[in-house]
Amino acid sequence: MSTAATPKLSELARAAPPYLDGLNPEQRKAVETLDGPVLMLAGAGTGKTRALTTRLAHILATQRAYPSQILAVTFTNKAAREMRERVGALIGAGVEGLPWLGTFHSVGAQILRKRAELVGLESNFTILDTDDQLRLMKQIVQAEELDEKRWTARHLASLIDRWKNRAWTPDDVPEGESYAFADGKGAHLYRIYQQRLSTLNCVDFGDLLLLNVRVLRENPDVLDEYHRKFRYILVDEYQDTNTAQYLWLRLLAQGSNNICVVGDDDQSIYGWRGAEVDNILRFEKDFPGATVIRLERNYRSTGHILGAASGLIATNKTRLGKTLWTDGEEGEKVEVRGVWDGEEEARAVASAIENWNSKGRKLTDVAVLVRASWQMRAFEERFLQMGIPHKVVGGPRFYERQEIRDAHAYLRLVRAPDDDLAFERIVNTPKRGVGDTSVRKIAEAARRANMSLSAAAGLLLETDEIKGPARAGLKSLLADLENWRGAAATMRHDELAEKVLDESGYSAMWKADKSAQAQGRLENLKELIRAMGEYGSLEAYLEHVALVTELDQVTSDDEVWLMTLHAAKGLEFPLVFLPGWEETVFPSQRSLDENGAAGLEEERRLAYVGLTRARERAVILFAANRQIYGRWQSVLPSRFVDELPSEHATVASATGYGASAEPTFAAVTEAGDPFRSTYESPGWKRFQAAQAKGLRTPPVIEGDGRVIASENQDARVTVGARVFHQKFGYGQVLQVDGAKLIVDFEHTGRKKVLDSFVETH
DNA sequence: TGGGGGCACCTTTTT
DNA sequence: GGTGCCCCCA
Repeated sequence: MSTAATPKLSELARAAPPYLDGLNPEQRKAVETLDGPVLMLAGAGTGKTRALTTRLAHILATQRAYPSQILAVTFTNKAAREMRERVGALIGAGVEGLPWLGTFHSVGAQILRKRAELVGLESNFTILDTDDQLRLMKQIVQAEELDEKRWTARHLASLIDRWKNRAWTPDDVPEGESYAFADGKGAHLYRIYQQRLSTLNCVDFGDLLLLNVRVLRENPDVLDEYHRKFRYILVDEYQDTNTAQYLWLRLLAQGSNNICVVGDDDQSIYGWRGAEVDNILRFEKDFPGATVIRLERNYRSTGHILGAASGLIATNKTRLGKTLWTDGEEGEKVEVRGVWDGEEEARAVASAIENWNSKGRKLTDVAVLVRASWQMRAFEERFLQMGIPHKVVGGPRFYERQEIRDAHAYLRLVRAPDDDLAFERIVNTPKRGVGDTSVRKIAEAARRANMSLSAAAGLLLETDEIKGPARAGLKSLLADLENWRGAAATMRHDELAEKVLDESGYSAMWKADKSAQAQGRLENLKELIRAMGEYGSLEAYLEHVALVTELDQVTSDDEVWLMTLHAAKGLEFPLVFLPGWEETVFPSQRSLDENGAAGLEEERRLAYVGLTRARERAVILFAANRQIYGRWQSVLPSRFVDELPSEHATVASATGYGASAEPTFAAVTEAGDPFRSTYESPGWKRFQAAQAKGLRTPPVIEGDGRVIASENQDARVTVGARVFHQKFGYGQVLQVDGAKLIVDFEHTGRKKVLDSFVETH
């Protein structure tokens, strides 16, 4: 948070208030209803951010509160930043001094650092990233001697996360829930985990809120202080709050009873991480006398896009229901396009983008929104091939990359010698001969003497328990650390980082690596040092990276946006592509499996969010075949395609699937009738079932004067057919056994059992 | 101790 | 297709 001086109210008052101009009556009401709780139900594209930021500006401009008396929380750093900028633009300078505008987690961390002692922490506690969390859990699972395969650390982590989202401490976990892990040991492991965190002076993400709630509940004087402090509370994306966030807000809002929340139940897409749509549905009960304001006038999309989106979301049963309207143009109908496979999908999108671009429209007006990040790769490859500039938003996270985490671990260890997680991470990276056996010895010694790993390592070196290369490696590491700690006192932290990476041999390790990624990793390390320079101290930098997942990249370049649907929330684009609308992909099979009807509704909201990002034009695509985990599968169009009202959506490619002439994957039968085969793959069965139901299906492709049964692995092949496999080359089918093929490969001279195969050129 | 080969499992979305 | 894990050998 900024430390800039708080502006004088008189300065703010002088700012002219033309900011109210151009607001519609509902928005204006949302800005000017300042005497009690307000619930703003704001549909997509109805100007809710504008209403919210204007409200904040209005409070300041009318001198109702000092900037430091306003608590404004968002979910993402991006949203917080945007709010700050927009308030600044509305009323001029002074917003730097909004110290309590931030994400739930950053504000939570801010409060917790001040009150850490109340929950048994020191104020310089470390915020763990998910990687550290998993290591810790793994250790705990191991220590409890559980079957690590059956009860994975990942599983435990997600359970504990869920419990924390619900604001449950280990004592609150109901017995039934506890049985979700290791036959009833769930709560026990949760308790051990919390003890470990506390010993290490660490918190995880969930703690930032959960411990806040504890502080406020258990210390009336502290709560009272914040009651007096926060005269106005503003909350963005209220439909995404989880129970812990809700309790936190409710505690804080008891003081002024002046809380304004904005949200849209139709855009609740974070149920999987604990969001409770109920929070928004219940708001009027929680805050009696609340004013409810509905923003239903959409300023963003054309009539057809809005109509298609509204028609789709109307299928959902659990919703408050809104009627969005626009008096803008009807525009074009939403275009639905069937393609053969993922590659054709990427080709189709790329050429449509070129077409758009050739008409003088900007690339930065175009977004490709996918359900899951693995879908991005096909687009990236195609864009690269065609030279279409693009940016991937929320791709592999900078601060979560291995090399960045390793570098952080070194720095954490320089700063705090007893950071065991950091020690463990880098003790043998780069390799210095300290293997598992040595690490285990150190850990045992540490446990016996109740000290940190690095202290125990120091002690062990005075005995002869560790010998050979391990001894030398450990010795030089400890000496280096001491040396760096000395240097830290006088050096700038970014220079120190460079020194550490150099002298530890870490940079050298990647320089010696000749693989393609190593170069990128070195560049990332350089970028890291550059980024560190932007912060005043190592502490400030580390706090930033713990709470922010992205490196700020302010690219105003003319580039196509490529991102997930989740990442696209809050954004808008003239042209939006929505690929992968196929059953199992979107709606995601996993979501359906895990959450049934509720999961499906959330998927549908995601589709709604996607469509409503578009201003002028939306194109939906679905493929007939898709490669998932490297396996080809026949897939059916998403049910969402059928739910689009036909008066607002149209199937654009008359040929449906297979419009492209480029061959993809195929089983070519050399001789005989391909349909005589007994090979029945799951995909082939789905294909037949779809045909029986009269659904559109992939065509049977003809080529080279012969019938190719189908253009994917789900072709039917006969014994004796010559087939081609991407990895093993050409071979001959020896035997067909249910869904498996036994193939004799020419190059390797080996027989192989396959359940996925074959490709022609 | 470390590296290579074989193998199971897998991936939604994120502060 | 990619990764992480286990086992075996130098």
